[in-house]
Amino acid sequence: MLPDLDPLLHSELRLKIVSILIGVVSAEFTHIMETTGATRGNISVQLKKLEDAGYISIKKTFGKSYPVTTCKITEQGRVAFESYVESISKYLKMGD
Amino acid sequence: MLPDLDPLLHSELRLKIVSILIGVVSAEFTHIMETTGATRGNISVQLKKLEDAGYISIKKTFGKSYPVTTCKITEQGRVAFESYVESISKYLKMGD
DNA sequence: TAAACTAGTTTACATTATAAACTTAATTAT
DNA sequence: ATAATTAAGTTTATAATGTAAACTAGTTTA
Repeated sequence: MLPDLDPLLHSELRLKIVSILIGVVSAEFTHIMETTGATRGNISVQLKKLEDAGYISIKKTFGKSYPVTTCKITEQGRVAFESYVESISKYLKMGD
Repeated sequence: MLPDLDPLLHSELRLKIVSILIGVVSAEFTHIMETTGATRGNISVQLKKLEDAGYISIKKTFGKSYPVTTCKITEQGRVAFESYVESISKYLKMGD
């Protein structure tokens, strides 16, 4: 009846991350950290999971003095997010 | 920026349960089990958590031959659900 | 009365999320 | 020049959560 929810997206922090990335071209690790309020460790782990799933791409460069990790949502990630939105909408009694 | 999500509702199975209960006067344990596809044990645990939180009320009666557990959403549960919907909508880029 | 069924709970295990501790490198102070 | 501090991330250990297997209690049927 109610569709299953993609467990990768149905996680508060990962959903926050993807929700941020959906609206921008790309975002840096630090920006994600600041806007989510999560710890570095937690962000790091969740970014890797999203990357492993192919939902985001991560590019590591070296800025002025420190490493800079830049994240971008992939097409696959965008599709997965849209599908998640559609699924959970049914739980929320929207779009029926 | 993005609001935190009520961890009690942000759980696939519990959200399924509440989503079912939101739309009906009451529902029996067995009905919840059938429509969610979850195991009895899992349902039992999650119902108790929702009850402990005051989100649902549980009434145990004895039907023809077997015990019957009837669940109902409470006013508190309804409010919490509505608040959850509002919060997660922001993640989903709805209602902005 | 013993086997099989119904409804539900408890408990033990598996998965997941989180944060503390660690690594590496650059900057600042002494 | 080197010791302390700060920045950006990663690893790993712990805490929390979800799930299902095993168990309890009562009922029907053979």
